[in-house]
Amino acid sequence: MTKHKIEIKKIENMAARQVAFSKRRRSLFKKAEELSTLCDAEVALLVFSATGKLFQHSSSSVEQVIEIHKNMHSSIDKSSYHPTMEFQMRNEIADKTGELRKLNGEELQELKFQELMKLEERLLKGLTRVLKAKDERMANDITGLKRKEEDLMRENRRLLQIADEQGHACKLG
Amino acid sequence: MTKHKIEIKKIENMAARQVAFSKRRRSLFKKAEELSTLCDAEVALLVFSATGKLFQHSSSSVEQVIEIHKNMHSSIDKSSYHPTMEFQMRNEIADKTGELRKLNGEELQELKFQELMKLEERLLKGLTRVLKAKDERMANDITGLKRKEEDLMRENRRLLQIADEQGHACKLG
DNA sequence: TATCCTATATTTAGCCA
DNA sequence: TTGGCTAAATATAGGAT
Repeated sequence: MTKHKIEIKKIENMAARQVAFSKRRRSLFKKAEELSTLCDAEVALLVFSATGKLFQHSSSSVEQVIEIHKNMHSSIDKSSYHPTMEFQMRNEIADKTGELRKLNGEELQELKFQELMKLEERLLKGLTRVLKAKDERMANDITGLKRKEEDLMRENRRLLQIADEQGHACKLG
Repeated sequence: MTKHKIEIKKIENMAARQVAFSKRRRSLFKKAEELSTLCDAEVALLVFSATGKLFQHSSSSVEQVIEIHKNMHSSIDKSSYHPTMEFQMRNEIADKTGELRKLNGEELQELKFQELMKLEERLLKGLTRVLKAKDERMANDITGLKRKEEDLMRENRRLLQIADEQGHACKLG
């Protein structure tokens, strides 16, 4: 897009691709940041290079997403929408109307709601843990496989040399 | 950055901010797409406007987190603890006491609550996409490395056999 | 609101260090 | 791998519609 116009398709030359990736990634993050600042927007941008490396920027990283989620729940707790609030209001109604307040289906629902909240929190926590564990295992697999690959290549070179030497030794002997 | 250079800080004029958001968002997505195509990278981009609308692009998708999330929320929605319930109760109190009901902090909270619910959903959706993309990338890496490993082992066996045969041929010849 | 215009600002492909 | 450089390609602010 500059000295010459280019076609938007995979850059075949690897070195050129790397350079373009590096340069364009930076600009993209810059633009993302600008959009976020200028327009008061939340932007989450994740870029995985072809080699798997992650670059990320955001007004909300993955961790922050989880943070927001947690904060949301604390906000709910602090807000007037806490389940116990409804109980207080029911009492208020009962007082004002002289009605006798009795335990009913809603109170069971109350437990159900709190349980659901806790369940949700547990699920998300568990999910996070599971995802992290999976991530670690995969990362380990990759590391292990890369090491294996290196070992095999080394062994490979060694064998090639041996075969070569034996060939020569045979002719000479 | 054009007719005049501008400072990168929140655009105060709301209309101008909206326009800038719309224009810049498009360009950002375009650039993201270009990076992805040119450099064979995975890009996940989430943009939330100040009004909460989500725009997103990413190289992949699927829903696990969001499923759990949805299931949870549908349970909550079915319960009697939906936020609007409190509104009904406030009205009930007002009726019974003859008090005049007026919009207050809690009602603003109600809006905030609903916004938070939506925000949560959007964030989780984004999170899911992002995690999926990373997962796929790593899975691909592992598959590729395993294939490489197999190739190397095959080559290894071949070389070992060659070395062996040369050894024998040498002694016999 | 969204698009079009256009003068400038910014990005960037291809080189070279 | 970075990091300039430079000319051309794009993006874009402000305005008009």
